[in-house]
Amino acid sequence: MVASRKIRSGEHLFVSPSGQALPRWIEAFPDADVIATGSIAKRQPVGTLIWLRLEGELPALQQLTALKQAVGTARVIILANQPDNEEALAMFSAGARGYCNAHASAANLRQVAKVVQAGGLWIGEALMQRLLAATQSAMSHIPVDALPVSKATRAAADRLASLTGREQEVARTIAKGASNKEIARQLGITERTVKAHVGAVFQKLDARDRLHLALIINGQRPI
Amino acid sequence: MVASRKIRSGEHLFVSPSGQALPRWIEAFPDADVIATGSIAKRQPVGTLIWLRLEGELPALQQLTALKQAVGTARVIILANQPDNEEALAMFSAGARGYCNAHASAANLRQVAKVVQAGGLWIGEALMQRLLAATQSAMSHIPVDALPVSKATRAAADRLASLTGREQEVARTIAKGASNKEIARQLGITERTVKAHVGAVFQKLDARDRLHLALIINGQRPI
DNA sequence: TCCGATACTGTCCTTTAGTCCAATAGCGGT
DNA sequence: ACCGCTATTGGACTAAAGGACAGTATCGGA
Repeated sequence: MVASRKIRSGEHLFVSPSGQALPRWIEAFPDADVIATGSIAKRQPVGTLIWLRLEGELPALQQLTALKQAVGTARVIILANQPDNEEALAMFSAGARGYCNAHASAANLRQVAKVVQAGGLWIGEALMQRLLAATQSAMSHIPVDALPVSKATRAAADRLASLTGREQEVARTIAKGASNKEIARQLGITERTVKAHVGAVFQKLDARDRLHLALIINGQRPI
Repeated sequence: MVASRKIRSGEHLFVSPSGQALPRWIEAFPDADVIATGSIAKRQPVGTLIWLRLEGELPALQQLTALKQAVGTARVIILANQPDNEEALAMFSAGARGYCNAHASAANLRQVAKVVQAGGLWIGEALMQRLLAATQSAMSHIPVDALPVSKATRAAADRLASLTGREQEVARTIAKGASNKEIARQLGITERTVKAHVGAVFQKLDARDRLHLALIINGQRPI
């Protein structure tokens, strides 16, 4: 059916802070579009590959989540100036489908595109080495968190599990932006009781205030 | 029909405990070889894809490590009877390049082969869902109303642009969880001035408090 | 039955946050 | 010089948040 000839005009969208593309990007995909990071207006055609260059002051995670929020389900590949394993893991946890060097060759970029378009994950050279290295060393006990599920996410999930049912309700509601009074009304309890739950949540999740809590719950802050 | 003609004879080797292949494996790769788990010849052509079916009493990890020791650097794809996320993670830690259902369709198998042969990682449906689910829940606790969200995010981006330089600084710092006092110290200004900026930001972005502002900046909240 | 975990509520109290009322000063454009 | 925008700060005030005590009630297990 539609197996070959996947790479057509308009299927690649490069997103960089400056709105400019590296020459090799264009060399790899001459018909690709290039826009600035902030200016993604509409949903992209189904099947579009979005290449996000990480640069500037904004945290990588924030750039990716903002992008994904804007483009929905489109597959995103991260172009990193200085590839970093930890960052790569975080990106995959945040839904990236690929992670590679921003200065990779055109051939390399096409290879990455091929993999991701076929539904695969491109984890980059360094991370792959790390995976393979794990084979050599510890065969007996394999640390599962050395993988595309970030430690931060795992830790957050663990701590969330340590909350009681009511505490989780309160925590999630706070993460949506609700005030104590609103929570009290929603749950049909006193504001005082809400405060009690909130205090317990702060202690358990090591958050100093509701804003930090929201960042933790929403995956913005590794605990 | 036009699927992939690049897959040639001798490039696929199925390894199963019984030495037998499922019909769909052969349907996917008619010229593939099939052998029993114990009897692997060390010399496999470069580029050979090895499909290892997990079955029997032996621990999955043990089967894979034994196989990898025998065949060296060949890429291994795991065929699991009942795909399990934890097991998948362990397999990748042990150097597997793919993990999918043993009863996947022929088309699916070819897709997996394509990805892995191109140097990618195939992490399977369930694991991919888990990754994406983590993303979704992190970005928004609201069901996937992708369309209105992206539109609203666009509006928020516009409003962000309406902030002055100092206001943007303050807004971004708040979005990271900083208190007014901390912002004042960071920017070398008075807490009173911070409050002034914060107030302006609230008005321009239509946020009622700093938590809502953080949700907006971090792309968690439409307006 | 006692105990621990959970849920709920109370009163004080301190600290932050947020919003009014202002004012001063620099900077660029007309 | 005048005007508009930006950045800065002050004082005073209300509301909310968060902590420090303390107390009651339920429910499931050891």
